[in-house]
Order: sequence, then C-alpha cells, then structure tokens
Amino acid sequence: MLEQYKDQTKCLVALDSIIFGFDGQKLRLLLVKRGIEIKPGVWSLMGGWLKPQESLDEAAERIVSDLTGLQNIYLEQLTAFGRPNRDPIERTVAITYFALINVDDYSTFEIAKHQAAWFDLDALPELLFDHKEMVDNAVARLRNKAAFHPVGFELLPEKFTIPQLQKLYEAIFNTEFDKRNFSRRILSSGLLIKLEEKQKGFSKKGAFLYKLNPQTTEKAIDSNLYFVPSIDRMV
Amino acid sequence: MLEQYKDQTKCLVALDSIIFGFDGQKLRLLLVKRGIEIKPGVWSLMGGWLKPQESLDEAAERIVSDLTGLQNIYLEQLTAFGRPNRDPIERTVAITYFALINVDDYSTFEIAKHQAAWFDLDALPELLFDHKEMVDNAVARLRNKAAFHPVGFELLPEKFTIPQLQKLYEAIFNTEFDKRNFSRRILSSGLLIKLEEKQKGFSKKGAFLYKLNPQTTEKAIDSNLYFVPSIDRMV
DNA sequence: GCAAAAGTGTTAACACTACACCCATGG
DNA sequence: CCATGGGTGTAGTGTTAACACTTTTGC
Repeated sequence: MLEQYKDQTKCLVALDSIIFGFDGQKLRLLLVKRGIEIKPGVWSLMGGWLKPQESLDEAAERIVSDLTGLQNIYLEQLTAFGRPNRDPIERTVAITYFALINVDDYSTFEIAKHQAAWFDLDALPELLFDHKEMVDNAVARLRNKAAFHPVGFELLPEKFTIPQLQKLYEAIFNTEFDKRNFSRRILSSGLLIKLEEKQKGFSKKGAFLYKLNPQTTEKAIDSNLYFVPSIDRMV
Repeated sequence: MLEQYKDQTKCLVALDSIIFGFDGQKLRLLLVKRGIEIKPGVWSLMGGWLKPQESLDEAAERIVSDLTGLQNIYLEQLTAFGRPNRDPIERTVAITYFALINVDDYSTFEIAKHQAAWFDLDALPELLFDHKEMVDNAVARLRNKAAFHPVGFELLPEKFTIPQLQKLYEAIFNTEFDKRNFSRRILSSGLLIKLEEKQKGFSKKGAFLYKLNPQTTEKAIDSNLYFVPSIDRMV
C-alpha cells in the first residue's frame, strides 16, 4: 500500500434511511426495533452496513429493499454524520438517505416481520444514537424539496385527488392552504392529468382522480418551481 | 465487540473541499498538486483523511486550514462519494465540503508553499479520481444556495460595492443582470448597510461601500429569499 | 332536506421586467 | 471636455393572496 494510505483511521460506514409515508392525514416515519444489543428495544432508523462491492446508493437501496420488500422507491442521499462517539461501540460514519413511500404499499406483513412501525412525526419515541438529529435534518430537506420540486407525489397512490394532494402538502408544511389557490397552482404546473374517474367513498360528492404526466414530470424534477402557495409561511 | 459490528467492511474516510474564490471578475477554484504517487502531477481538490478524534466538520476545517492558513471560513458539507473503486488504491468514502473564500485573503505565499493554484471554472485541468464530478456537484449547489440565501458575500472583502456584488452573482450564474433591478433587489433585502466611504481607484466616480448587517443576515441565512433577479434564467 | 366535501372566479395589492438618462471624477 | 463607470425612477405587465358561494350526493 502506498505511504499516505498507511495508518489512517478506518471507519465502519452505515447507511440510515429516513422513510416518510403519508396515511391520508399525517406524515409518518417508519422506524424499526433493531436488534442492537447495547440498547435493546430502542427504536431506530432503518440502517445497515456498506458492503465491499457496493456504492453508497446501492447499499442504501439494498437495505431499504430488504426491510420493506419495496423496489425502486424514491431515495436520495442527504448528509453524513460522523461525530467520533456517535456510535459508542465503534467509530462509524453514517450516511443518511431520505425515502418516500406510499404507506399502503408497505404491507402489514412486512411491518410485523421486521418489528417496524409507523410513527407520527410529532410523537416520535426516543431514538438510537443521533437518529433524532437525522430525522430533523430530513424533515427540513423534505420541506425545501417539496416547495420547489414535484416530490410529494411519491407518497400518494398512483391515482389521487387534489384534496388528497393538498392534505399531503399541508402535512409536510404543517400549515393550511386555501384550496382555490392550491388547486390553481398545482394544475397550472401542467404536471397532472385529469382522469374520468371519481374517487368515491370518502366524500359524498366524490373527487376527480388525477395522475402524474410522466413527460412534464421528468423536466420539472430538475427545475425550480413553486409548488405551494404562500411560500412565505413555509420557511 | 458486538456481533453485528464484526466482519463489516471498513473504509478510509476522506474529506475533499471544493474551494471557490472570486477575483473580481470570475469565479475560481482552488486546486492543489497533491503528492499522490499513483498520479503524480495531477491536480486535485484539497483533501485529507479523517482522524480518530475528529468530527467530519472538524476534519474538513483542519484540512482546509492547514492548506490555506485561513481560519473560520465558510464551510458546508455537500455529498458523500463512495463508488467501490473511485480510489483505485483502497476503498475510500469521500465527503465533500464546499468552501467560499475571498481570493485576496489567501496569500501567494501559501499558494506557492502548497503547490496550489486558482483555476477558472471553465478551464479546469484534468482532475484526480472523481473530483470533476465533485466540482460539478458543488457548482450546482452554489447556484442553488446563492439564489435563495445570502451566501455569496463570503467571497467578497468585508466592505464591498454593489457593482462588485453584481459581478460576483453574474459569475456564479454565468449571466448578466440589469443593474437597476439587481441593486433594488439586494437593497430591499435589508441585508446591507451603506457606509459613508466610497471605493476609489477602480472607477472615476467611486462606488459606495456596503457591509453586511449581521442581525438581518443571521435570520436570512435560514430563510428562502430570492437574491437574484430573473430567477427563470438561472435554473 | 341537510350535512359534508368538491369545485370554481374575481379583485386588489404587490412584484417583476424592461428600459434611459444624469452624475461624478480622473485623465 | 470627455470617457468611464455609478447611480437612480417609472410604466406596464403578470402574479399572488384573499375571499364566498354553488354543486353533488349519501344519509
């Protein structure tokens, strides 16, 4: 090995994912009871170790996939955490990922199998190590992202109504929007295609279903557009 | 050691900093000729290894500080890079940091001592490993950040003129702004304090100097405000 | 027939862009 | 006195927030 690579500290590398879901009313966070001997029974983010032949993204995907059974979910790298004793057992650098899934896609079977559970964001239990800090960081990122990019849709079913979407954005920003302004803003983005069907069962009148327009979505992903009214209230 | 920590891959952890400077006309990038035996003479970002008792931020600060002699510079964590063979010698996870310094603060003495040099962003030499990718990522981040946050000021001297600031923003976004609209936007943010003095020497008339208002700056750091006119052209 | 949610338009205030001329000074 | 860069104002346009009533239908 070359000189300057010798005697350098080596660390374990962990990938921890902050997995958001939406149940129709509130934003929720998926946590697991990891079998960490040092802190049995403490809730934790979904995490795992980097393996020799993986990239960071691949590892994060593998870990989330193993635990949820879901493929191709929205996953984005957030932040590296590396305080020397953040993990008291051994020096570990953790890289967080931010994931958005539709609550209904994640079966109760998988939940039980992995001792996982959904938590309200405002009623989180005590978390392992610095995981609370990671969650706060991810929430901030979600808000920033959702304000300018069409990202929240990952949390909804394929077909959704405008009121559902509004509820989601209200949950993300923990505020309320005027429905006339909200629907105008969303529809004028050109991202949604109105379907013939109506959602029945929830309201008496029923609401029209929409789906994402894949063409315009791709472009919009990389651009900065406002996706919420009253941006001032958001920040 | 506990069961689940055994036999996990350990990696070297590198901190690489993308250091931007501004020379009054163009955005520049500080590179060094690191004594990497495998690729002698190739330019590289300023980087170094994480040490046992440091946090990531501390390590990045130490490395930049050692190399530039500067303290308390603006430094922000960006992204972790971890492709398995990104460093062919040994598995290394690199975490990039983004730094902004005033070119004049960095003495030519330090530059010579460390075999460093400033490069125009549009005329970069070949870079080590995946450092080009890191730079592109940082440029994108700089634009995003500067569009909404009062961040570019770090690149200027403590007292600066509006035309200087405009030149900086034009360099960041690689475009031109109308000076009337630009100064209106900047001044209306309430971030600047106009000083009595004028900058002399550059123009015949001389331009008023401004400094940052520390009170309003602190608040503005965390909020989303537009700092450039014609935001559409930016994205 | 009424309760509950969906859907829809207008206005007034503000913010943005585009644009052109005068000012101060050094040489 | 003139060339160079600094500094300012306005009109027109577009965008935003605030606001209330009608529609549908299940019960």
